[in-house]
Amino acid sequence: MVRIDRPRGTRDFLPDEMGERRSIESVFRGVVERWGYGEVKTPTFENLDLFTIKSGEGISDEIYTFMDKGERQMALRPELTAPVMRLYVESFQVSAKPCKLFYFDNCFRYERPQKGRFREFWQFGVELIGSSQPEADAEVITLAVEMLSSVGVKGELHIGDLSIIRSIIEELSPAQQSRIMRLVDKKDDAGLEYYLGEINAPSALCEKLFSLISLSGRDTLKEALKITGDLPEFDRFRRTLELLDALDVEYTVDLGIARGLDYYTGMVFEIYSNQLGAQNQICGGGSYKLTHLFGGKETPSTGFGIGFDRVMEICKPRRPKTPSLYLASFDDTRTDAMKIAKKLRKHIKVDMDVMNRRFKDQLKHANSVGSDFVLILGKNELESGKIAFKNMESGEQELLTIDEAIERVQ
RNA sequence: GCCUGGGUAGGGUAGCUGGACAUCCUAUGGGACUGUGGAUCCCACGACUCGGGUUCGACCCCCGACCCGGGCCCCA
Repeated sequence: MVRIDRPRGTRDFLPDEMGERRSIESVFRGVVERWGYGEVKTPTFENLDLFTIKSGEGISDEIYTFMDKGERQMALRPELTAPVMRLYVESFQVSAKPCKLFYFDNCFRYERPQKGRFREFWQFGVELIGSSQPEADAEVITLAVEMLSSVGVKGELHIGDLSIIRSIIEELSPAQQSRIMRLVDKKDDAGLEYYLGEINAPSALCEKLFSLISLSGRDTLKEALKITGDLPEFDRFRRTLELLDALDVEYTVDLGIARGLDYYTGMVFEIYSNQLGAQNQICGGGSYKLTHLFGGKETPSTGFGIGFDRVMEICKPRRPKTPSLYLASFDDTRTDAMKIAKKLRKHIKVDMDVMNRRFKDQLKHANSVGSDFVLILGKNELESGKIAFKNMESGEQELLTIDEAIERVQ
């Protein structure tokens, strides 16, 4: 016999865990729906080009790809922003703006599995499409924070704006810019200095760059303004922060955030949890422009993705326990018991024996699966048109009609 | 891709500087017990991750693969 295991980096979810996941999911759904977002679903696989066109080098190596029978290069989606933007271009370009969408689906990346990192993982995210206003950025960030706090997760929010650092390195090639952003993101100052020397970057640029990334604290923006001179991006960023202040959202300004995907253009943010190991980022997002790459008009958008599995690691969902009922019967009442169970199940959760167990063993089983109540249907009960209702905790038992029994557990 | 620790029934474990049938607990199914559960006892079930090598003989030693955990890189 050949034993077949789960593919590496994937998981099975058992009923208890699924219950917890569903309960968190429904809290998230409740929040985004109240904020006016509508759900979309995109295919599990797409044309590979959708992801390679602009997501950057990093993600290309970790995509699951395959050739279909028509010799097309396909890919299991590694993220959902690009697919949702593709969907937007196909279906929502002429709809009223802004277009507010959310999704909850699995993504795939070929990476080394670790705590909080899997090859199949779930993302819950939103995209607010069509607005370039700071109000849009502020709404999206606030929503992310709100979602996490709605399930009891405390995170540390870091916000940056790529256009500020970009403005001083824009004279360099895109590849050089990208490399620099990565070093900045890693906070690898030595590596950054070495690289800047290697490409012969002007010393004025280096000086500005290093003073920018060393900024922190409340006056970060004011100081940055002195270094870069006036930029239109500053106003938008400043207004975003003002709004967050007004909404009581706590944050840290961090101009060094770069993000792993290359399509972000302006505001970027990340939320970390200190309750995880190395994989401590539970949410990431920002503003970007992607639609023109998929044949649409250039459309400013802002969105984020929450690492659902990482949230599950942190929060301990408590599920409301519904009372469970077990219907016990005898050989001569089995048929009637099944009929009654079918009727009861229109209203409440009922379990019953399907192993042809003896009466005593049925009670034993009801006990071991933690039933709260047992309904007993024997010849006596059947003749009286009632059913015995036994409380498994107290051991007390009484004779009730079916309707009374339903009422008792609801 | 790199570094590091680890894999014995469904879960938890003992054993191994090489020696006969691999220990115990728990879970599950059945019985003691054909209308009343939780206890007890009995029975059944069920494992050395896989493949090579060394050896008269490998769960144990060596090599490789696979998988899991932790870290790096990257990211959610």
